[in-house]
Amino acid sequence: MTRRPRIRDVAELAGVAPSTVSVVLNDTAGARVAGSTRDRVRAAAAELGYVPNSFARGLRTQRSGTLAFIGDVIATTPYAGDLIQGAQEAAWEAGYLLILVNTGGDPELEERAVQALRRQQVEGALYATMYHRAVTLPEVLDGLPTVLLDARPVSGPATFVVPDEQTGAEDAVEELAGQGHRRIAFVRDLNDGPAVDRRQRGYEARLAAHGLELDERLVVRERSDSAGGERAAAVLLDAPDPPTAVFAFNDQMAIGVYRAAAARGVRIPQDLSVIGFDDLYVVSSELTPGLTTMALPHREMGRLAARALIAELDGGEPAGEHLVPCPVVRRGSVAPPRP
Amino acid sequence: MTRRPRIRDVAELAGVAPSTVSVVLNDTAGARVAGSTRDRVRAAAAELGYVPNSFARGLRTQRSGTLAFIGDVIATTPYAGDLIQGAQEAAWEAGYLLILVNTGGDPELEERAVQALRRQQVEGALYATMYHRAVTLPEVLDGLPTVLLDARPVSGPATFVVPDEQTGAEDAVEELAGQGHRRIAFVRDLNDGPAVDRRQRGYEARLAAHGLELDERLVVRERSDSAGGERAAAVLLDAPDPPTAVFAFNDQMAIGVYRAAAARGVRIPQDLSVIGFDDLYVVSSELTPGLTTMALPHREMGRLAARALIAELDGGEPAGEHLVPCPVVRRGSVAPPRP
DNA sequence: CTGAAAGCGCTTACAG
DNA sequence: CTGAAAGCGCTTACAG
Repeated sequence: MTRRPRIRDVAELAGVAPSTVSVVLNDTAGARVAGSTRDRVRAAAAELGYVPNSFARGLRTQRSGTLAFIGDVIATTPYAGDLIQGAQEAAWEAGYLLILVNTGGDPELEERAVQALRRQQVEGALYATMYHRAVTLPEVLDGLPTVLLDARPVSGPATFVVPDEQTGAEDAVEELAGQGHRRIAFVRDLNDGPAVDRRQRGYEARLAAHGLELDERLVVRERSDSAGGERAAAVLLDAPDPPTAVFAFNDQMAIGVYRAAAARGVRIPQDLSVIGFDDLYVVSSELTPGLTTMALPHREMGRLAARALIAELDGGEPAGEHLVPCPVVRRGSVAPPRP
Repeated sequence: MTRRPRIRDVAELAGVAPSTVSVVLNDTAGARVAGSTRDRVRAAAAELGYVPNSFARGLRTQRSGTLAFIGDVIATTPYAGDLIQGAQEAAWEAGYLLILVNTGGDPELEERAVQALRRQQVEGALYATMYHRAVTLPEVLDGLPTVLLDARPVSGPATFVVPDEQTGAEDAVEELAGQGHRRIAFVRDLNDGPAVDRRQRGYEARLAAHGLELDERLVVRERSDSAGGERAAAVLLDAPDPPTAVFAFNDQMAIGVYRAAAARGVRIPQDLSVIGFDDLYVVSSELTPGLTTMALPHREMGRLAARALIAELDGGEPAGEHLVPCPVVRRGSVAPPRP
């Protein structure tokens, strides 16, 4: 492995000064260099396979060309890859490289990670959580431009990118009410949270828009996994006046609704329409019938967050809240109610 | 945002020379500095919140403390996150930061990405594919220490980390044969490839170890998705002498086996045992009964690859092939054959 | 036991 | 139109 060529090597080969090489290779604005000189410099650089050293440049320019992606838990959700990929793509398009750190949610590790990132002179950070929740930015991040990704600030101003949960939920209910359903249940998580709260708000808003009264018995709280969805659906289906459609907080719960229906001979979508949320691909596409659901736009959120961060670095104003639409993915679990 | 403190600021506050600060903060071996001086330096650094500038250090030491993770497609597989997380963790533990680049499999983008990474002075690279396949390392990577992750070289020597497909397949067949099954089918991908070839080899080896003859009619090639698995299982179950157990090339195909069985009133596991491969979590755990399958150790592979790379950077010999075991995850789809 | 000096590889005013 | 010089913030022989 021979030594990497330096700017001086290029300069010597081209017969110019290093500063001229710099000016040519960076297309420095306002610099007047003869075309023939430019050609010679470029040829020399190509011949040597010259790649500038970002450290030297960064030391001088005080810019690193890197952004941090700080995530709490990368692996445990199948969406993480999309969030990361979206951010990486947008960063790349703007000439930035992404440095990835996974903190596992450990504050002490997080602090050391941010310090390491500062040492690397990252210009800004994406602070991502793997599902939509409210967070408090760690103090170490003070002074570093930061955008929250799939997270919202517990308090105070911040730029953040989250799914438009409420509109998504409204659209989900519209898929059902638009087909004529009047008794539409909402199977939701036990606990409150930014996602479930807004989905419920959307559910209620859309019912109201259709002139449907909110029946508290049609809103069932359970754990947001398939077993919870199954229990919730059991309660609904065994009631005297069961719903004709179910809006499930997430796809996992929708799986449970499928199971409860199957156990009772209730057919989907003939006897019961079901719509989910998240578009957990491997699940929603493999159910029979395929699950109609609202997609969580992770890749798009990643892209948007990176772009928002870069815009701030370029001197733009912090943008506050970015809501990203959740499009419906129609498969086969919704049909008109039986007459 | 005030200016970040430099080593000179710490030196002035502590009343020493910058070089002394460097020596103290880096615990430079063989340097003799009085304990009281050390304390003063450390206190000054803490007071100012001093974080050394990696660029300046790297320029001097010719080390960056960063590694590259170059992936072809990050998002499209739910495993990618694990691969990345494992690599990131192991890198972090050794004091390295991971820079992530997603090439989408585009050679031109790949070349530019590697150049950008070289500019950033990465010390080595992890070249990852999102499923086990054979690749040719791009030329731009020449001279940069590289470890293949979930990929093997088409030819030539290289350090690479892949799942131990054959042993995994042997263990899968053992789960079935060990329960007394004699007619064990293998539902496999249409095309050859490093993964399927080795899984078939394992299947055949384990059959032989149990004194079972290979019945070519029990090996069915289909597309490796659920529809393909369903077609393959249909052929097997409708045959005059159907198998009592199916080893599916992957979990997606196993889903299809479930469907074909259900359509025929064949119960799993009472009438038919099924074992998959991959442990596509959301799928395998949500089927009824839960799918017994061989887990692909992505996180472990990521960790191992990063460690192998770092070992090489530390002067170790390139290690060649690393096979990572695929443990069985028992759920409920395997039982003894009916007497 | 501690400090002064050189130098890593660039970029950018500035001089000519 | 091009080159010489300074300096970004560190580390590391070396001198004392």
